[in-house]
Amino acid sequence: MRLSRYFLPVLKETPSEAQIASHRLMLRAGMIKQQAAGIYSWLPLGYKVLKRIEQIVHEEQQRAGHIPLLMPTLQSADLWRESGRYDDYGEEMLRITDRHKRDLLYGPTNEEMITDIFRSHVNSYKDLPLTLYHIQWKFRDEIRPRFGVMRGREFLMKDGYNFDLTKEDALHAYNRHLVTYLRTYERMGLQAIPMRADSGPIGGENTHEFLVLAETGESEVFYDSEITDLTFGDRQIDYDSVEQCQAVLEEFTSRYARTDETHDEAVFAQVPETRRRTARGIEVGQIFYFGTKYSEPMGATVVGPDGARTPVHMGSHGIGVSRLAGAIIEANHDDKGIIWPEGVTPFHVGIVNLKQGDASVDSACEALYRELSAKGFDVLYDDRDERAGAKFATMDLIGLPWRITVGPRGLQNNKVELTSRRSGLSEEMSPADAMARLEKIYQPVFAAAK
RNA sequence: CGGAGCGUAGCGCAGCCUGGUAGCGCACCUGCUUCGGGAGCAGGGGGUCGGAGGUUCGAAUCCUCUCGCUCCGACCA
Repeated sequence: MRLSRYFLPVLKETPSEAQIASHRLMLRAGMIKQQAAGIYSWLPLGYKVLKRIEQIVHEEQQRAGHIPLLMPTLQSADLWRESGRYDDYGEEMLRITDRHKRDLLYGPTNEEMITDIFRSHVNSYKDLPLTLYHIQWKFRDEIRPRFGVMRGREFLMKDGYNFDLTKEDALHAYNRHLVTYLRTYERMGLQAIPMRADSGPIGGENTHEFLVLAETGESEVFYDSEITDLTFGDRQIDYDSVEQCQAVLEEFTSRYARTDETHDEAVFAQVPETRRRTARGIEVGQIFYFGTKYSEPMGATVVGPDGARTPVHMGSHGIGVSRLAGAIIEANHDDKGIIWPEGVTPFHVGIVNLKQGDASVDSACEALYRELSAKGFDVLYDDRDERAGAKFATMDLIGLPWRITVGPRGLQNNKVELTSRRSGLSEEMSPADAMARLEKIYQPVFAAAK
C-alpha cells in the first residue's frame, strides 16, 4: 500500500477521552473512531489488525478440527425463553422489538442458537464429536463501557461450542481448546496464562480464563512465577490424542494461577514465597465445560449405541477478538507508539523514502515495494511528500515492526537501512540483503499459518 | 444506578464568574524557502458555541429542560 493513497488519519494530539495506552494509541494511529459509548468504527489500519487476529483464530481452530459457521447477531427471544436465560440475563442484554411486536435481542453469546442448530440436524452419536464455532459481533449493554475496544458494548468474539456423547469426551474437547488457545495467543506475540476462574452466567463446573499480564488489566491475578516461564513453542500436537491434550493442560494449569474470583489465600500460601506474584491481567479468552446445562432443557439429544436418547455434553469457548487488538497494544508499546508483534502487524514492513522526487531514491523504493509485495509481504510505502521526521514519527506511531529507510546518501553505496521498531537498532545493507533478512524474520510467521 | 465533570472549527483548548453576535495551537489550502526525527515565513478557508425553551435592547456567557460523552464506584468477553 502506498501511504499517499491510503486512509490513515493519525493524530498528533491525544483525544481527551482516552485514559489508557492502547485506547490512546488506537485513536492516534487512526485505527478506530468512536461512534457512541462503547461502539467503534474500525478504520483501515485497525481493520487490518482485527482481520489478522481473526485469521489466526480461524487457522488455529481449524487446525484442531473445529468447524466454522456464522450465526446472526439478532436472535429470537423465544430461544432464550426456552433456556430460561431471557429473564436471567438482565439489563446487559439489548432487547429489541420488531414491527410485529416480536421480541428479539442482539446476541451477547450464542449457546441457545447453536444448541438449536444442533438439535435440528444431529440425532446420532455417530455424528459426534462435533465442535462448531463462529466469529461474530456481540452486544452487551455494559453499564460503563471504557478503555476503548477493551470494554466496548459491541465487540467481536470468537465463540465455539463442542458437543460430545460423554463427559470424558467433552473434557477432552475442553483440553483441546486449551491447547488451541495457547497456540493462538503465542502466535499473536502474547503470553496468556490460563487461570482458574468463575463460570458466571454461562454456568458450569470447569472453566479457565486466559489472562495477559498488564498493569491496566481489570482483573487482579495471583500466580506462581514459574508459570510465566512456560511456552508452547512449535511443538506438534495430535489434537485427537486425549493423552497429549491432557498433558498440556496439566503442564499449564498445575501451578497456582487464579483470578480474584477464585483466589484462595490458604492454597496460595503453599507456593514458595519468592515465586508468589500478584498482578493485574486482561481477560482475552475463557473456556467452559458445562455438561448438559443447555442440552437438557433444550432437548439437544442423540441416540447412543444402546439405542437410548441422551442429552449431549457441551462446552463453550470464547476469544475476545476485538479486545485482543487493545490487549496486544497494552502489552507492546512505548512512548513513541505501538510495537506490533510480527504475527499481527497490519503491514509487515514499512518503506520510508527520505527524498521523495529524487529519481534514484524513488526507483529504489519502488523496486523494494514491488519485490517485497511479490514475495508475499504486506508493505506500507511512505511515498508522501513529507519530511523525514514526519515519516519516522508516523512509522513509529503505527508500530510496524520493521522499517526500511531509503535515502540518497546510502544509496550511493547501494545501502538502505533496516530498523527494528522494538530495539530501535538500525543496520545498513543492500536492498537485496534487507529483503533476505525480512524473509528470514518472517519465516516463522508465514510457516505458522500453514 | 450513586458521585463528579465536560460538550465552542477535524483534533487539543481559551472565552463563560463580571452578557455587547468568537479566539489560540495543531491540522487544512496557496506561495516561497527548507528537507535523516512531527520545518520556517507570508497569505487564506472553515465554527454562531450539543439541542429546545426562557430572561434581556442584546446570550457561547444567566435560568429551565433535554440529548450526548468522560471519569470514580458496584458489574463484565
